[in-house]
Amino acid sequence: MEHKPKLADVAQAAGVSTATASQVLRGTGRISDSTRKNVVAAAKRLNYVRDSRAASMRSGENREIGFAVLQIANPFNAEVISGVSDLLETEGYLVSVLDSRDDTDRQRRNLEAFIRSSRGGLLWVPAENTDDDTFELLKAHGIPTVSFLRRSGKGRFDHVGIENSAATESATRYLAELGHRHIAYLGGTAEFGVRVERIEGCKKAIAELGLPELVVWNCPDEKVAGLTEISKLREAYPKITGIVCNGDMVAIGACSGMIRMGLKPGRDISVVGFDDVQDAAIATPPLTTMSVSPYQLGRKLARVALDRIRDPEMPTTISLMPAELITRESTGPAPKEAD
Amino acid sequence: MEHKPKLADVAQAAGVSTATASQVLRGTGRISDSTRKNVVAAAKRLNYVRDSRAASMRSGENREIGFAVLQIANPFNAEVISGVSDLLETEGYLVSVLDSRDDTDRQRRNLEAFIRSSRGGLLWVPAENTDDDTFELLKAHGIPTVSFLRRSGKGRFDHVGIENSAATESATRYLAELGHRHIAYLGGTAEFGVRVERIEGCKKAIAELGLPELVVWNCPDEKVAGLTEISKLREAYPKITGIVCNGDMVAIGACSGMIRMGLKPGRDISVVGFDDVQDAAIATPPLTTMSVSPYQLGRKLARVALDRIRDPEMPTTISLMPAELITRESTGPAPKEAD
DNA sequence: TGATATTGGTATAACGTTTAACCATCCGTC
DNA sequence: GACGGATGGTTAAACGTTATACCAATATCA
Repeated sequence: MEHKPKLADVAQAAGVSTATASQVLRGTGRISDSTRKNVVAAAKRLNYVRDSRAASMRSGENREIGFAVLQIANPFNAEVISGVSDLLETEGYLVSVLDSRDDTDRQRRNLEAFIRSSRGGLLWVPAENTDDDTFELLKAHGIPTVSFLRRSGKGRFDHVGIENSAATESATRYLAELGHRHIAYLGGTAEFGVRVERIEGCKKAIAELGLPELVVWNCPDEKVAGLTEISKLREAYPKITGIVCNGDMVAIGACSGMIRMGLKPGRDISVVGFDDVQDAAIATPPLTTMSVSPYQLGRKLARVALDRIRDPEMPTTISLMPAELITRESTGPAPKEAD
Repeated sequence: MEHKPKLADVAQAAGVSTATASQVLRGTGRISDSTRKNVVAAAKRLNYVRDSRAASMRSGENREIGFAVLQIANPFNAEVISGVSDLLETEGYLVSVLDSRDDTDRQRRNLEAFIRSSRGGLLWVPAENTDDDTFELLKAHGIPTVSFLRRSGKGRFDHVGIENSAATESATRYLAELGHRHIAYLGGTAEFGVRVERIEGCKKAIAELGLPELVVWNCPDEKVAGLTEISKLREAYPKITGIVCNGDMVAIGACSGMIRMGLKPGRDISVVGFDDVQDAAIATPPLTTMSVSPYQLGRKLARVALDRIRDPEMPTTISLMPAELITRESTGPAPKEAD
């Protein structure tokens, strides 16, 4: 009770060698039924649990995998995490989440701790401005790694992401069909990764449709920011009637801001979000958004990781999931106004 | 490059024994400056990182600590996590988060994995209906544990929580001062822990003020639930004009629901939330709520854990943080109506 | 000058598993 | 009654660190 029981204690209690005890507990080797039962009983009686550090050191197997995200608070991430752990847990893995807060130092610390403990695998949303060393470090230590959402590292790792460009392109076309001509992209600040791809998609549609140039408005992808920035955007570009947002949070914030300004989302200005988080459906007004099923995205991510772990020699893969337009009430026909 | 470098490789490259290399890298022992530099250089050159499994096995020290929460998506938790990791990271600890989703099986798996890896410590929000065995298991294996928010386990562990009863008592008194006489408690379903304490606080105030009996209305602590349940509550108890909520989420949902019903929060019905999450301030209307500074709560939690790790023999402590009433616009004078 | 610190370092035994290699039995068979 | 093959188990060497104990030098001191 006092002293933490080890395998040797179990073995002794069952009157066998530690090797036998180990084999019983792992279900390997040729052991008679009677001793098998003895050992199991002894283990239970002593409340034995195997020390995974020792086990993984000797066997080279580690069934803990980590998920390094930019911010744990993000509800989108939360749903991805559900998908990831649901799938991995059925395979006997344990998922632990690390929060890098999009800070490279913090991220570096996290990842080094990862390497130190030789975890089984890593799911990773690389922080902004992650330097090449960091990718190299992971690669050199042979940790099975899958990058998520943000693709970088020169194809060193498997990747799971979203078809961002195609998504915003269709969102923009949808706005155009509703008659909107002056369109803005609202939210985010990063000059690489997801956001760039999304902006690209908007620009592509706009170019092909011959609409006026896309207005890009930077701000954090949060409700508060959306709330305050929408009025500034309105002031600077009064002609804008259609907005594609970098995420649902900023979109919801923008809608709230418009209401405070006496405008009606979906009538005066149409807003399209991105992610389809749970709040999107119950926001006022319910948000039109690009849905990517974060839960399914998480499952896919987990599956790719498992494949990589099982066959480390396999060439790296890229999996992009499509996003689907969900129309709700934050979009509507463009107001008839002198253009 | 190919083979993962170990301490022995570093030692060989520097022309010293592994013992010396270890001492240099850990900054212990008496080593001359020249060899010290050699070893450090060799380590850097080989891209060496220590295997923490081996290290922690031998030394008995493990600077990874885990935080097991009920749901990672909860924004309240996210802020707590920030506080926890900010403090622990300065002490060289790594924080990883486990999501039990309030499911005892999942929780059990998580905790067993914890024991297996002999982590440095555990911060733990026990899932509903956690059985005594689980507490005993942790205790028996001597993992430094601090329970958070939900106090249970017969005082086996240190605890950090909120002065729930005092908080809801003052919220109730505040409503009473505004003239509300028929008061309800909305949200949550658990029959133990936090919620029970909060309900107790309301009842205490009501008893002392001689108001009509508290109406307790169960539902999940989520926006959607608040949105739908508020109309049912209104129908069942039309006299209710003051509501104390189990959390901000259900409170915000309830406000949205009222607006949809054509009622005005703060005029027709007053709503008090709990937690003061970031959304509370920017909700429509901005939410009156009990604020507990989740970030500071997280720091406190971390500090208690550190104390416990440093002195395992210390008697267990209980730390309760006060909650402060933040008045915004979801509360107001009771409507003048025939009672 | 001999006794005694001090400095700088090494050899080796842990930590708790897993696993490859080995060794007794016993059983049937020719 | 020697031989091959199951059957059921054990021995001992890893895995990569750290800590204890020890050992050579060299420096210090009375």
